[in-house]
Amino acid sequence: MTETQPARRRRRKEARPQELTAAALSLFVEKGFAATRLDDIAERAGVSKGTLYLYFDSKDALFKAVIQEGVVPALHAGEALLEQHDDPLELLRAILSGWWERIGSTELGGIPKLMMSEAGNFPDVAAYYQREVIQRGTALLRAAVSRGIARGVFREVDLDAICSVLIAPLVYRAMWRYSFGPRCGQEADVGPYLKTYFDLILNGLMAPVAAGDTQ
Amino acid sequence: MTETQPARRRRRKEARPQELTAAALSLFVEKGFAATRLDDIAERAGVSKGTLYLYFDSKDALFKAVIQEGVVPALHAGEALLEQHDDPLELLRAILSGWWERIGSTELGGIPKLMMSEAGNFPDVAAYYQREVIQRGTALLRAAVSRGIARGVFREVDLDAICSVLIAPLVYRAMWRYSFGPRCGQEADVGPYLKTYFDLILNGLMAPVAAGDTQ
DNA sequence: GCTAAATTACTGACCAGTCAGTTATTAACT
DNA sequence: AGTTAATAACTGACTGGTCAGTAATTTAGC
Repeated sequence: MTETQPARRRRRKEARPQELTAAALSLFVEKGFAATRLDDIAERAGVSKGTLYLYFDSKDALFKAVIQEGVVPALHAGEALLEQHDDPLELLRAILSGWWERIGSTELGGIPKLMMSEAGNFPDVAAYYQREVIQRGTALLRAAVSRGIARGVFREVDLDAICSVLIAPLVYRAMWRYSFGPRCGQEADVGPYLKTYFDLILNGLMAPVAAGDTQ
Repeated sequence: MTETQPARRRRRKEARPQELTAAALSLFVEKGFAATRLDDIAERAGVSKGTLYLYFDSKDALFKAVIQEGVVPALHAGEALLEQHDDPLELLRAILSGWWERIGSTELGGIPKLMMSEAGNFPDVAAYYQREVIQRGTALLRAAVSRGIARGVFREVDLDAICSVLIAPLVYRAMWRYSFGPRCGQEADVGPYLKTYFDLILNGLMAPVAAGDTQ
């Protein structure tokens, strides 16, 4: 009876699009775009296929919506970190562990896998993703590393290359969850992975400590 | 006229299966398994669709053949390195750069992307891949790192975790070639990436040099 | 009862898989 | 060598099922 509570099943929402894209995302990630049937998406969202077409013009349009909706709100939090941290080491840690907490470890972690699988079939969405996600994310990382080098905390490294290298193990792990992950039944032990990852990259980035340096 | 030369176009091979799996691999990687039509594979291989069924029972069987054929000969070279190098640092470099040269930078580099995309849809092939590729590859890496730790060259790290972390940037880069890579038109500049990668991980792994050590 | 939301039934294109027929290659016989 | 018979390699039109997208119909809210 209330307007906020999803009473029975029907005639209810304008939060409906989000339910549909959420259902679509999980199925696209699980089975791939082409192998996912619209009937399955509708069923998972608790509606019929026809309802999908009240909100999205086509399967392709649904794909675009899935990517855009999942991605748009994700970068702002990261970009805000630039002002919140001064120390480059803390900043880098905050960016990377923030990515894992907000994306990698959530349902959104499937988006990189999906986008990578389908980039060839959706050139325009791929262009959008590269512009709005990859480039902005890279710029963020680059700012952190660059600041660290400028202050002598990090060694001199190729900025473009290091950004890809740094994010790769996190994205790789997120993709893993949706491919081989279910096979292994091991999900709880991300801890050691992240610990080892940070241990490796931070040790790898740190400038050698000069004997008797100021701090 | 000659029997060794592929004269015109037809009626030729028992190297045919390899031509078909090669065509299938490139299309599967490019468009995904479900979105690839058997007619396209046949066309790329220069035969008709019917011919496919002379060599493979089904589209699924072709998929399995693509994975197995691409993967089987790949591990032996790596495993041979264990005896060829004694120094752990050299060994690790040889394994990782060997992976890039023999797999990552070749057509075979698409297999990880393909396998990751389709693992959910082909549980048996995924199991095979995990057993014959991932586990064997991991064991190889683990042996190298473990040797390095035992000799005090590398720091103490979680062995399982470090193997995934180490290979991730290479696999990630290989996948990139088949997804966003074509968008950027930049293929020649793998050099800086690899250089930065090795710089980071080797510095990250090295045990701190004690003052006045034997070397 | 009128409008909006949703469902159900339907259509047409697409594609994996089949098979009867065609063409190349080899073998046999003279 | 030349002719023919037998086999192997291949082709492409066809079919049956699946699924994106649409239209007709029902249900809910005012």
